[in-house]
Amino acid sequence: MRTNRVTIQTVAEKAKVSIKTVSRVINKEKAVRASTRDRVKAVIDELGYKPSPAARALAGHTSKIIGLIYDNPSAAYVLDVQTGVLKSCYSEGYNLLIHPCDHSSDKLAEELISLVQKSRLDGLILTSPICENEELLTKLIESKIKLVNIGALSKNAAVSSVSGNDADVVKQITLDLVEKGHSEIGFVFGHIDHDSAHLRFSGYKQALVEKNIPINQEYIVQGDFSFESGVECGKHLMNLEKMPTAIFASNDYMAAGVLKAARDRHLNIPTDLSIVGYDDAPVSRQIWPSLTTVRQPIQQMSEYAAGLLFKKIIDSTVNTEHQVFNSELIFRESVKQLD
Amino acid sequence: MRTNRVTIQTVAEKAKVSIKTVSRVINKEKAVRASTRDRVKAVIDELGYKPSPAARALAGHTSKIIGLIYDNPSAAYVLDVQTGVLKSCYSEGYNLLIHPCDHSSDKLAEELISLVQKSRLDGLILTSPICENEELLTKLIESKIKLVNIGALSKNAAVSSVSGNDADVVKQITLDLVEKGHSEIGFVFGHIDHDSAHLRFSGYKQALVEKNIPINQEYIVQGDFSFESGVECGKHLMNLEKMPTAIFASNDYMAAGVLKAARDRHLNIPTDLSIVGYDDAPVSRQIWPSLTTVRQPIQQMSEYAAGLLFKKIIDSTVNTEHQVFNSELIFRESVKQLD
DNA sequence: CTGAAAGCGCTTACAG
DNA sequence: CTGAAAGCGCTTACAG
Repeated sequence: MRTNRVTIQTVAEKAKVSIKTVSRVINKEKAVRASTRDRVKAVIDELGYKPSPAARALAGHTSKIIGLIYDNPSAAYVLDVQTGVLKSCYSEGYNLLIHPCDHSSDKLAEELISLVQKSRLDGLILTSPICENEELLTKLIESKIKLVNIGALSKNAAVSSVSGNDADVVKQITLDLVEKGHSEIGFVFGHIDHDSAHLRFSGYKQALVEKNIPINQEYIVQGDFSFESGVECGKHLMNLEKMPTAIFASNDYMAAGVLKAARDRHLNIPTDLSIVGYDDAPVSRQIWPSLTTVRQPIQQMSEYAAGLLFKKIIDSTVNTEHQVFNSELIFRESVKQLD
Repeated sequence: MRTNRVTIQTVAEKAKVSIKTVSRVINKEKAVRASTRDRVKAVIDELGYKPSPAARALAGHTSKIIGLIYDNPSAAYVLDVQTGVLKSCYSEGYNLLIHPCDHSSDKLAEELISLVQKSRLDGLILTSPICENEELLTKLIESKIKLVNIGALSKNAAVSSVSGNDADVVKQITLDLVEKGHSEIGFVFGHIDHDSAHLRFSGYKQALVEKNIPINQEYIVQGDFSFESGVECGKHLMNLEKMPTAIFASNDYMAAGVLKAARDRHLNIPTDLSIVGYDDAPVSRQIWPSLTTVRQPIQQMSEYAAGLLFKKIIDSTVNTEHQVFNSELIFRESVKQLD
């Protein structure tokens, strides 16, 4: 295997400096004379030198690898998160290890700790509904693992996070329904392990309270973010003596399920029933009528989250930060103004 | 940073052997007495020893990391591929680096070569439509990069692959349409950079030839695998003087688009028009009527592909292999028997 | 079946 | 601003 690999040694010799100086240039350290730096850089380019990650990791006690942990039903969501995180990784010189898992496993803490130790990860990005598990967070923090949450705030002082303004935006969308004449509004609850499910419900409630509309428990149905649960919840709401005139489903899959249930009952959407979803999933545009929904800037959020993690890796005393990203309402065909 | 990390040294001392013997046990080498191996293993467990990947990579000249390269419009597909590949990685002790890219970039070869060199990847898994690019494959192979394709065979003797029986299964599904009384069958072509688009068309043709049905060029429309292209292609076919009675769309997104176009024209599906898709994407179950489609064992294929790559990494003289996986026809509501 | 020595390619900790 | 030495934790190449 003794190909003439170009190492830091080769560069040093050709640039007539010590390997330490080459190391300084690679690591963008300040204390290098500009002319020296330029010379070393030129040699690096000329030789096509790429520092060995293994050697750097071994000597520097940092792998420059982080892990992304997820267990989310939406493929589009997961891919957006990956894309955002990767973007940040590329620009900061980190590599990413993805790790899908079962958020309800009672061995998840051990699984993740073992993952971090085995692959010497510098930190972990946790997504919903994993980052909602405070007990898990505590165990990970006890194991000195650097953490950032995407999608849920933590009470743990060591955990930074990014999240959306779910409550606000659902409040807005509910107010909009009310202003369009709807007062019987069904609510399909998301999977209870997700913070966002509760936040979205709180927005719905806030809007009704503000408009002095009594909250009808019959109109609140428990789903789990799946299409199938949307169908069931939709059926249930349509079987009520007094069916709602509008239904907010806590994500687009469930909204699509409600739409399916409506179709099966030969209801016309939005004439007979208005439907609102959440997430701007591809399906929200691929069904007919297309869904009024909410778009979160998932990629940006994820990119930012990775940045927070890198900061914490470099300086573990950095302040914990909770960044909220605003979502955008997208009005499409599935909502009707009542007369 | 001098925590009392347990290293191979710690294990060796406690087990009263040399570090070389511990190394042998870790690497499952044959030449170790059973009793010695058991003793070392016990110490490893007791101490919770995990070998340093960096040290192994540096000394052993192999990173045990592979890359997964993709540029596919379907999130569900990408995630299935990741899941399958990861499964194999876990069992063989490899780590995975994901790398989304632009398959049409003319700098893709340099980008991938640079990626492999920078992260010292042991090999690459290429998915459609990247692995269709023979020029790219040649460049990668010239750079001594180990390769396996998912989704397309290569003429390059060094590239193993896994793929589906697309032509066969589309032939079957087309024959089924004919047997149900359809002879005017529209065909929505997929993105031409994908081998599968061409294979699916070839299956369609074979079926018509076998049934002595003339191929009507007007019925063949070019899409690009997107929902929007499906809508356009659907409109086009519906505007023909003699509209087809059935349409095969080369994936489910396009089939959903055709369905949307049919809705916009107030056509009833499947009464007025039968529609068939491909991929068993979630949307095929989330629209109404649900789509007759084809399911490929993506996860299994991907897991197998990773296995092929590992074999080639360990022994570069191993034979190139092309493994075909059979797909499954899924009959749902979007197809009608003509009287 | 087992081990001692050298070395993989960097960074750390000093020193100047 | 620059460098010489030691060491990170393994595997390789030998030797026995």
